[in-house]
Amino acid sequence: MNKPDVSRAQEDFLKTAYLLNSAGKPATNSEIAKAMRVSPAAATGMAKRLGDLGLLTYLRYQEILLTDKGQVIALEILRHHRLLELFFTETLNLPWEVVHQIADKFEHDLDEVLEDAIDSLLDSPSLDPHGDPIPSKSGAMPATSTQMLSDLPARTPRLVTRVMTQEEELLAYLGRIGLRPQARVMIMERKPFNGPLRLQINDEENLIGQEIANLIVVSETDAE
Amino acid sequence: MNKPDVSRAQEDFLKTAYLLNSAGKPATNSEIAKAMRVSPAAATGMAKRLGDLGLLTYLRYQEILLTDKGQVIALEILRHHRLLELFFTETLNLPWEVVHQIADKFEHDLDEVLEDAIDSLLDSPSLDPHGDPIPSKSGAMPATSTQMLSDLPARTPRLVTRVMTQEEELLAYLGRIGLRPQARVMIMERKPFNGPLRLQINDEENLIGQEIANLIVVSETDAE
DNA sequence: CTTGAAAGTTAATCTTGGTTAACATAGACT
DNA sequence: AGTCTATGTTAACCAAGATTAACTTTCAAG
Repeated sequence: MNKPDVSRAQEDFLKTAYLLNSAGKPATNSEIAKAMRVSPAAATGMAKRLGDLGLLTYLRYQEILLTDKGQVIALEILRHHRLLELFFTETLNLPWEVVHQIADKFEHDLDEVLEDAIDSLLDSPSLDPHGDPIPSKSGAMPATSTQMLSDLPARTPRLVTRVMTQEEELLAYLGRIGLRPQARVMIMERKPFNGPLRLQINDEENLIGQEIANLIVVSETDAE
Repeated sequence: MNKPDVSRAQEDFLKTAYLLNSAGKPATNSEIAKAMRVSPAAATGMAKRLGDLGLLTYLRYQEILLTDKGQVIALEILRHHRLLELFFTETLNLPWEVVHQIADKFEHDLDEVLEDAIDSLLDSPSLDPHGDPIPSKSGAMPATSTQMLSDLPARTPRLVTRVMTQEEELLAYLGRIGLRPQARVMIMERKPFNGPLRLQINDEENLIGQEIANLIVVSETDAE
């Protein structure tokens, strides 16, 4: 395999497009520009460059689609990112709300020797500290539950499997109330009109809003 | 303290100038260009930019001198570099010949949270895996021995304290023959005309050339 | 089927950090 | 002092990645 030799900005663009897709949104110019915090014009320019490199298909005014080659790179970066997040929480006990930003920088420089060493130290993990799946080295994405806490019927015990936000403040709060992967959760009561949920988290009760419940993924079957 | 906000290339330049100085060489344009693997013209351009930022004093045709502000940055990068080298050897058992290149990339992105976490995990270390001193957070450089193995009289037992090369092949070889920090060494015989040294390393005997002996720093007093 | 707002593109421009080629200077050697 | 060679500088250029401002396209809604 020849090394594609892609810049950081290019890697970030591919990663962003991939993440938008996997969140169910189309990878449009403006969404990418917003996510990358650059001007739409910059996103257009980058899309053209990456199109020329054969990493995505760019047609004016159309949704951006990663090619296979582009997706391979996106997955590699995502693997780096999530491996690093886990590595830093495991080895340094860093709280989960800080590792994301760190990994965003390091992910571009993780060479294969280091990647493999981390992978083997952590026993080829498939989930990062937020429960996000870590692509395998060959690019396979582990399956994850699609059951959102917000859609869960009351009185149904489940395990939290994933927390889909990277907002520092929010993650810190969720950590404080125990809402993190492996926590046992059960909705006790659901207030009408999309009101707050009375929630049992492990053995404590708490109240959370719909917004937050919509970020929490739970196991598809009962907690064992 | 306001964040100086220096680019990677700028950080690399400052680090390179600092390292040349601490190796006893003047930080000349060509030495820097050679060390950074860029053209002399690029080094001139960078020197001008850094001069404008007040990080070094640049006078045409003259040796480059770091200002205090420039030195602070160089030391910070060096601290990052050496902490990372140690961190990766300690946590991942990576061999000492691979961590240098990895640290060269990560050193620019090591933020304070991570730096402090690594520092405390490693118990505020003062030496990296090669025996190179790690500047303290305040910028103090630990004292090191200046006794080179090549200058050591025969039959004088010492400890290796530092190995001053980053060449991968050479480091791998030195590791194989046990010539690494903490090894006990004693010169058994010194062949005339700068010939090879017959050397006792821990309990094995070996032969090394002057070139290599000149890279090995040993303790200033006898091994305890 | 027109139209206007939202989304996307283009053009002109900037900075950074490189390159090569040509020129300038310092300093050592006769 | 004059001259040669190392070293250093300048000039012209380039590509990446960004910006803002102006223009174009799409598409939903009347």
